[in-house]
Amino acid sequence: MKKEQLGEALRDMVIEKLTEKKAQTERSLAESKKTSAKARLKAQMKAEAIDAITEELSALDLWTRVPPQSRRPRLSREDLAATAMHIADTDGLDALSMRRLATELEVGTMTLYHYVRTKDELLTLVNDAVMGEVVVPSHMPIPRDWRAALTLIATRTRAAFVKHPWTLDSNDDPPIGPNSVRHFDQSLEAVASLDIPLADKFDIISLIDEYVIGFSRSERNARRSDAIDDEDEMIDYVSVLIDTGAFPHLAALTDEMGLRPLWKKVYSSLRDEKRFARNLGRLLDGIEASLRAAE
Amino acid sequence: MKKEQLGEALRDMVIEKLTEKKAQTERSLAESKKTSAKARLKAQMKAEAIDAITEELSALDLWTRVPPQSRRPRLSREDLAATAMHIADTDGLDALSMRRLATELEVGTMTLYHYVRTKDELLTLVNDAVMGEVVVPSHMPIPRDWRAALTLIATRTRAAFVKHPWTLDSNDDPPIGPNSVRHFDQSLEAVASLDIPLADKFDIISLIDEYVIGFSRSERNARRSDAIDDEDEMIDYVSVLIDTGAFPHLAALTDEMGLRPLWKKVYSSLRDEKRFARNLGRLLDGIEASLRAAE
DNA sequence: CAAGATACTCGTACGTCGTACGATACGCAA
DNA sequence: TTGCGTATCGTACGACGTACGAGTATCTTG
Repeated sequence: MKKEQLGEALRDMVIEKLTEKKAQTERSLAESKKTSAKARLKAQMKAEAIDAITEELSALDLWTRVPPQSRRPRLSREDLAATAMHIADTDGLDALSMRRLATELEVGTMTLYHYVRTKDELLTLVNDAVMGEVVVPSHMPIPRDWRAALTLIATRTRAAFVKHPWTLDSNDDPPIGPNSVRHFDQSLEAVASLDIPLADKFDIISLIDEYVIGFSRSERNARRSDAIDDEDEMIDYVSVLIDTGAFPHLAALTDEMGLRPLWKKVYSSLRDEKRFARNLGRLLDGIEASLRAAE
Repeated sequence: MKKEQLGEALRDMVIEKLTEKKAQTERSLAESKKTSAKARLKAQMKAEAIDAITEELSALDLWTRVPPQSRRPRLSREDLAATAMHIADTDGLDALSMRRLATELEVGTMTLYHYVRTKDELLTLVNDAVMGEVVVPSHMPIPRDWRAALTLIATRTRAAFVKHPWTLDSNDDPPIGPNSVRHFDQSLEAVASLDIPLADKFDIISLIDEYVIGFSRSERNARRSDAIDDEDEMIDYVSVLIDTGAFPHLAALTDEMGLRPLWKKVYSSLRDEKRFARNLGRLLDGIEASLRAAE
């Protein structure tokens, strides 16, 4: 079963279930007409509540809503996501506007709003596409050993962030797309061999994700300041700061080796390629120790 | 010496240094007029380059530029930062527009641009104000024990993120403000008792910061989806996903206990108040073990 | 005390953004 | 062929950041 087919199948099932739910709600509304005004009011309020909920940018909606059908649409959501990703990759997240995306797709701006309700939805789509790169492909088995498995997943996650640094700027975690569910499932698989309470597994899984995101964010910032910042001015400024005497430990270091070498050292130690693996290892060590202690 | 006085002193020293630098450049330019056209061109190019550098949103500039003086200004940068922070705290980062801030300060919108060159600078100011809450106050001694010290700092950092969650949305780490330098200095103090290479200290300090940020981000998202998300629809959707059979480990769990309890469990384990300390402890354990191994 | 310099204030306007609305063009079912 | 639902998209609105330059208050100097 190919990925796209899976997607279609998902959609069909979701649609079916939703239709059922809707019908049920309507039925209950129709029924209430026969009964008391009070009951009808109640049912109506319920219906309204459901409407309100649905109208909110309910995370579900984007995924379950039927994508444009019947008269064959020019585009697909995948097209939007792919092109949007390309724009963000090349020109940054700021460059990703609806107009720009539309131009790139050779389409009117408002056409996009047939595939997506808001720009936020577009971003959710794009984020899920990035998560698709995190998901371990089926031809690559997830190791049985939990450390190896978590390392594999963490490494892939970091790689995705390196490739698409802007992902760290668009902060809308909550909406759960198919690929993030897949990621969660694979994380569960990674710790499957551990004989610990479920809550502890969630704890550990989240911990790894959190570490990777924190690291990636810092890595991105380091890269960024590497490229942009004007080191000289920065150093001048910090040196003045230090001269005020309010930073004793920094002062001690600069006395010893000078500010510029110190500066270089900070950045080079941050840019050390082994840092990610080393600290992931430390984290895993800490987890392992706590597991052993719990036995 | 009070904080404000310190700020003033800083400024004065910076101004002095800058003035000196400027004079130097101008002197060299004036001198070049006496010499060959070639030399003059060179000096001019250099001056232009300096200008260009200065004009870029050089991180330094915001901090060293003389804040409005002489005819006593109505506002101070601190006012801007404080009010901006209040807006972001109450109505979110999106609500923080220059117009809104100006209205809140009962001032014309463009007046703000006398205190700050761009909105980005305002955000840098605000971020540094938040960092001010992270900085350990002088009446609270930093423990000698490195674990206790790092725990103290990490806890304060997290608290700041809890109090100002929007900080995690405004991503402009590079600009180094006074308070982030102070934070760095205090982090150095925290690991001062460790007898390890400097690069390793930087590594560890950054690692803690990264963990805290990653954790805080996840915590913020959990809170957010707690308040906003429509759990029912989400559960319906995920349940349909699971029914496709593409998520074996999730499926196993839902078979066992049902999706809704599972869902609750995931979130409650994420919301466990002890999570932060526990995982920080694990991380520190891992670090400690690696230090012992290096001996 | 007059007057010019200076630094602060801010109204107006431009270009960009997301997107609401409604008109139009297309293509399948009848 | 007709008609109707779907897809396309031009226009326009309000909010944003901010460039420009005119106005205004205060301090300095003569």
